[in-house]
Amino acid sequence: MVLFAGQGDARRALELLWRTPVTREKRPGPKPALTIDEIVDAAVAIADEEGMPALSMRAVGQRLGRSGMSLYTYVPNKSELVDLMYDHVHGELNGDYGLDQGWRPAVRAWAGDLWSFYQRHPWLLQVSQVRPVLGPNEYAVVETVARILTETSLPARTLLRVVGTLFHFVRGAAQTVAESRQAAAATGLSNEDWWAVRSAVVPEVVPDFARRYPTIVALGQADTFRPEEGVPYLESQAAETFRVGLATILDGVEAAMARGPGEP
Amino acid sequence: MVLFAGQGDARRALELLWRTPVTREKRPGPKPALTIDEIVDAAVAIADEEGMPALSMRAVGQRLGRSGMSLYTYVPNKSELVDLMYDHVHGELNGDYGLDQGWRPAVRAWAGDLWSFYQRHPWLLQVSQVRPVLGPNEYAVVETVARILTETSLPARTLLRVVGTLFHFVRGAAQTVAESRQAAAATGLSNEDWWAVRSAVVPEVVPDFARRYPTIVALGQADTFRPEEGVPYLESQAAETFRVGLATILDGVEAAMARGPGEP
DNA sequence: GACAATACTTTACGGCGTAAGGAGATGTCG
DNA sequence: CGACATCTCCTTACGCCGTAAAGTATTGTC
Repeated sequence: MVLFAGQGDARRALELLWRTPVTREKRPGPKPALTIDEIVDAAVAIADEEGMPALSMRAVGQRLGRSGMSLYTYVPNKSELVDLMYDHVHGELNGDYGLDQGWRPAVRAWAGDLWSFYQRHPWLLQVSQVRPVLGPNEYAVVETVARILTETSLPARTLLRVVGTLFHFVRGAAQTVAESRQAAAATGLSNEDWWAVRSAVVPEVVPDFARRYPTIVALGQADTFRPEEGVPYLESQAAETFRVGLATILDGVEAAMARGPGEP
Repeated sequence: MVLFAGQGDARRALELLWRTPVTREKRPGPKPALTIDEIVDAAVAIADEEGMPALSMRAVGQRLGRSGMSLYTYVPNKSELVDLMYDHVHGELNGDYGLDQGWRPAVRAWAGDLWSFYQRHPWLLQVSQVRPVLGPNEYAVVETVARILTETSLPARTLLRVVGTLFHFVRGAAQTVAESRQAAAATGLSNEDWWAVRSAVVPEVVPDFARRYPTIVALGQADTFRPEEGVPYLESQAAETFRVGLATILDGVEAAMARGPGEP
């Protein structure tokens, strides 16, 4: 189930995101005991530690010694809390990437930071991207990669598509790692063990496998990939896909530069 | 919330997927009134029409005139039902792509079919890929793209990474379209309207936007993109990202071919 | 001291996956 | 035929979820 950003009142949501100071002078009633930041921090902690399915209003409240319902005085609903979490953690991506060696190493560094960022906060990959949160930190990340790519002199239109492609790719590759860890945690079975069990059964259930899927079998035999020491197979493989795929895309960008501007 | 494949008994799951004939001779008790295929078809219909959140055991049962619990005599749990749905629909991707004009048009055709396939069944993008379902149709899709890419003569290891990259990219790009439709349906607000409201509010909440994000503003002004007639903005843009991104990746593959085999 | 506004609580509703147990159908045996 | 095992399918129940509604306690202004 994908979560969608920005369902509620637009102004209220944006003022929360940009922390527009709320003038709350002499008004009756008890003082708020919590701040938005405390709530967002608690929610992020839960999502980081236990994953998105464990993130419930009741759980966040409990972590703060409050009932789940009490949060509704700070945040209109859960979906907007997720928006706030989303933008908040994007503040971690504030590196500026020097262009002294050109755009390519800078893009690589940016993508690498994004890659490990998603691994630190895998729940981000379950928040839809279509309706952007429009918070300060999300904009800053786009600004950063766009500034780097300006160096390629690609036309704006193509450049924006390259930005999209990079995000799709990094998110997809990061998802493999994130989900492999989630699956292992959720099922109590490591991916290696899972694969060992399955791959032993497949030949029994499908005796003519090699005849039906000759290319898969041939590639499996010819593959020289071996995981790094101490790193689970799937994660090591995903890291290699990230490296190779990113290089492939950047090679493609160079080809587009060499071709010069034209129809995208 | 991402769904994970294959939590249950491996043999039972695989026999269901590959439809290994169950010898159910003279056994007492009433005859089953349903078949697995009927259940899978009903579940796919719900997911296609109303999206993954609407897919509940009770809903599938209701569509078949049965209680939700009755399905548990056919399928061990919901997660395995999703596996069956996943593999079943992949049977639609059975085209074979001629190589007379080389690998590049064939990959483009394959990716294009995958792209529209995901749009026909957007819920597929919410099923995790880490633990593959290992059904006949899923294998067939991998076999197809692998066979095409064999034409590039890339080493097996690199070729497999390219396959991963293509899947990441196509899934990511397709997700944009799928989620944009889901968001519009779920919120009752078109993406255009949503954007109109937000973008009007941002300058009020963030008066110094242009100073803080100069590259974004400059790119927005220089962008020549205009949506196709009658196609929503976001979808048209996503289609262009798909075209441009795929071309970029394939250019990168050609560059890797030109470089010849080496460390991936 | 009266009153209004606010923070926070408890309770409740309709959804979910599925465990448990029971009803009725259908086969094999004596 | 009757007894019994086995099967499909049903109802009920549990503990989760987001959040609506209503109640209580606290704090300010008049």
